[in-house]
Amino acid sequence: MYTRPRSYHHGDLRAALLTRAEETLREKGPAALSLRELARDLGVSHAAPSRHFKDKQALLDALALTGFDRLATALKASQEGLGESFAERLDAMVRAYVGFALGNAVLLDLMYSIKHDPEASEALVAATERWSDLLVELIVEGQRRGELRAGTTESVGVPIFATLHGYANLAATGMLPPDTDERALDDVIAFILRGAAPE
Amino acid sequence: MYTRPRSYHHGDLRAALLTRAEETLREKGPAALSLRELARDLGVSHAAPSRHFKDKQALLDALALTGFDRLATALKASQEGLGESFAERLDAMVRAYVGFALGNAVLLDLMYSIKHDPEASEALVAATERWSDLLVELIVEGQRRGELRAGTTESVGVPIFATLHGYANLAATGMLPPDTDERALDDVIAFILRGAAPE
DNA sequence: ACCTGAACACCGTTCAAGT
DNA sequence: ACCTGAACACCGTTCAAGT
Repeated sequence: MYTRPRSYHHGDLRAALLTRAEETLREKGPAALSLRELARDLGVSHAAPSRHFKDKQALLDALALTGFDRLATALKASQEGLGESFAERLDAMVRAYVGFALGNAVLLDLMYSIKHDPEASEALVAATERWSDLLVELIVEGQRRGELRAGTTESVGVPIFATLHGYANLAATGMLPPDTDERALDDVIAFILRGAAPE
Repeated sequence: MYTRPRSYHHGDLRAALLTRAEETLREKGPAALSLRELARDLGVSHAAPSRHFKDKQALLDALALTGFDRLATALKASQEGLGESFAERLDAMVRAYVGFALGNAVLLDLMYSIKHDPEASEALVAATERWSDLLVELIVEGQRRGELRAGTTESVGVPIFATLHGYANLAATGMLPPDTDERALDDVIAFILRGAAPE
């Protein structure tokens, strides 16, 4: 029978801290995340984490960073093996984003609330851009194909992103009417293209 | 020269705690909010707040509640003295919501993140419904006037609310491109009605 | 390099006791 | 009723010291 060695974290305490921190976040919420408890869980002294993260905020930043990376990966994956139809690609991207939000509600909250902080790290800004580029590509391509109206990428993209993000956020925080189901997501996707006016 | 009496909080410590807590939230962020510091600022013992809020979460809940109340008031005010045009009313409501979000970014975050907690108080749920009713009214009226497409209130309202909330949230957390200005809000409002498809 | 153990200045919460 | 003061079990952070 294999027993994971007591020295599990040797050379990898940093990664172990991040993994455990995310579990705690998911299971017990952000308020319950304590460096000391993390250290206890991993069997190291309470001062050990400071070797890898200068303070608690640094750990949270790193956690947000992994979140943005995984979000980018998920969004990219959603576009693979698809036809060129913009409607189809948008549908896949929206579902991927909402899926990530539902599966990582607290982490997503953390990812976005970190920006409240004026001194967000460069790495974090870069990670944000990496995935928002995916949305930009989608929009430019949609315009090229004539499936999206003309206009600057920003003027077309910001409303789409707002809708996407808003729905994901509402769903993840449980603010939608309780009987909201799959159909609501279909409504949102259709809305992005044709709006709420009649016809 | 008037000197505020030392006994400022007598009979009103509860309100004083909420007021001061919101100031702290606004000025120093949610992480810096401590019951003990609040008590110090108001010149009472650190145990005094527990007379009015059973724990820290209760104070945060109460704070969120005042937030929802003020949001409802602001949204209601935005509809006063307007014509019957749905487009006009929507415009005013969106601007009011976004204005509130920008002016109360951290509080809004608090208001929505509290719902993560499964045991949100009845009062909080009621406050949420009070303002979301305003949006429902607007939508029903828009449909009656033929300015909004047919469909259940939910299927039409959820996408609109998602867009509204998403834009406000992005703007408040500084996630929009730095050069985003007033025009972006106009784009969002136009988008709600006509979508992103051509024509 | 990486970690420990003790120390410091903070927390939130509880509870007897005061007025 | 409302508040105090002490106590308890936690924090995050720092720093000399160990291997």
